[in-house]
Amino acid sequence: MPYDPSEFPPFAVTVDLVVLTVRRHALCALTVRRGEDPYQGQWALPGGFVRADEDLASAAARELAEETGLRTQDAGSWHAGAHLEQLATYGEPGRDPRMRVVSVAHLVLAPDLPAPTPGGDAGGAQWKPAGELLADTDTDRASGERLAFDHARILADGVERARSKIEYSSLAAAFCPPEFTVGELRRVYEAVWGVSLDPRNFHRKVTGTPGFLVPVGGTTTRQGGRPAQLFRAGGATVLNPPMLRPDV
Amino acid sequence: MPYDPSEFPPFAVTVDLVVLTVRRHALCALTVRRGEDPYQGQWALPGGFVRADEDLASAAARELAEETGLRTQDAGSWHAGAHLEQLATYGEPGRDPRMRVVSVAHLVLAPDLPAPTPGGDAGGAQWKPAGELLADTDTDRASGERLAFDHARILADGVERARSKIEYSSLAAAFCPPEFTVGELRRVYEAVWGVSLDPRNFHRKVTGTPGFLVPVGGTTTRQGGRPAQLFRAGGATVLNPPMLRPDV
DNA sequence: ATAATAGTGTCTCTCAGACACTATGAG
DNA sequence: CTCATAGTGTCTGAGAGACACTATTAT
Repeated sequence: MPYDPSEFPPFAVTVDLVVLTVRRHALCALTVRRGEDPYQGQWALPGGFVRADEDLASAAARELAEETGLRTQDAGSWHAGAHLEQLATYGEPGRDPRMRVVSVAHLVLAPDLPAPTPGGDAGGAQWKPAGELLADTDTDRASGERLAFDHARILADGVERARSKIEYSSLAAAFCPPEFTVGELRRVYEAVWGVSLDPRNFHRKVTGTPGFLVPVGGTTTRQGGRPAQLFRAGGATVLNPPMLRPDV
Repeated sequence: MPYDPSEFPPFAVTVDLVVLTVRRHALCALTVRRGEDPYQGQWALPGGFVRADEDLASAAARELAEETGLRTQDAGSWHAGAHLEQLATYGEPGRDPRMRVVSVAHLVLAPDLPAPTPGGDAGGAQWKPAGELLADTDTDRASGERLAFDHARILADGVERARSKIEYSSLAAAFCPPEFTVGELRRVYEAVWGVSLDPRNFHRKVTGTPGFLVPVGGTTTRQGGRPAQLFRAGGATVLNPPMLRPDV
């Protein structure tokens, strides 16, 4: 019999954040060091409790701002706004040893921040390569390097979501600054997918997809070589045809 | 500061189910009639509280079995097992007028059941065409036909998930009985997408996709016309290349 | 000059879509 | 016979991948 709220087990509800960016040609995730037990001293995903009067997405955006200073613009102006979406919910009974915690994980795709270590109120926050965080625990991972709770699983789900989403949506631009070149966008795809892409075919593909890229007029030479045209993200959210991941 | 469980707002956690099937060439969702306030007498999605020692997916499977008798086989033998996956989590503060309820919605894809009305302990359970349930509230929908709470939104998200998932996965077979014909599978695609597909191209495509269909030897004439080969779902979960939805 | 990246042109092969045609049942 | 569905063959056009070639900067 659904919905008899007079009697229900007590749950704590939190949001956890998988914040991804591309730094030095590698997909990186934001981690914070835990200051208390359990898992004291280990790295974990940022997150916190949902407040009594707060939407889930608002709680995620608030935690993100607290930890990184990043703002998310869900609607309208894109300027350096990170993309935020709900990822999945994790509620296995034993996942927090202290009590029953249901965590609604969110995925954030952010451009590379100027500050290497975001200044949050949490002790230490640090970008770490996703590949390192997800390396098999069977191999030589030191236990201090493994993520607390079930956060490795959550991170793996977030990375997989990001990998597949940039195939058929224009979200790869969320990893880029407001204005970017085709080469920078290609390096995002290469870092997230872990592959090499042909620069010429990639250029033809993305510039030929309507609504993906809007030329903004200027050029830049920050990558060296011939100056490249600058673009900003176009209005298209879904790419048709999609970008194709090699050798899948 | 994440994770200080000593002090947290009280939440109720429920699972809601979007159970979809294809009946008489239409995508249908399972609805139950509410016996109590709020929204008494209106239709709603099946669901219920997560128990204190219960996983989210287990709670969803339990509710599904209670309402429909359907079993889900997550691992191994497919036989008439419905597909169950987590859909999304809805936790807007005002979504249940009585208290703060966070609902983890799950999506179930099931073959057409022999019993038109599944016998659950809930009052009336009924398959209703998804198109009717999702018709614009601005038009001539009687208010008694609208789904309770935010369930119309949840259903819409579930339908959209199903529509996109059958593109790149073999999940359309979850709508079919254990053995089915290419024509029956095509009618699933046509019902879920709401389009017409060329039978000849569809046949060539699905039989040519490795791992999608496994011939099982027999033939059937239950659709009339020339006897059709029977297939069962193959081991492939992800389709490459994907099925293409027309005119997107 | 060389090295590096940006961008265009062209070829080929695969595949989606359109549709003619044959096969095999029910009435 | 007609009608319905199953299944195959063939053509065409779009596009992905491979790669030759040119363009424009820095050193």
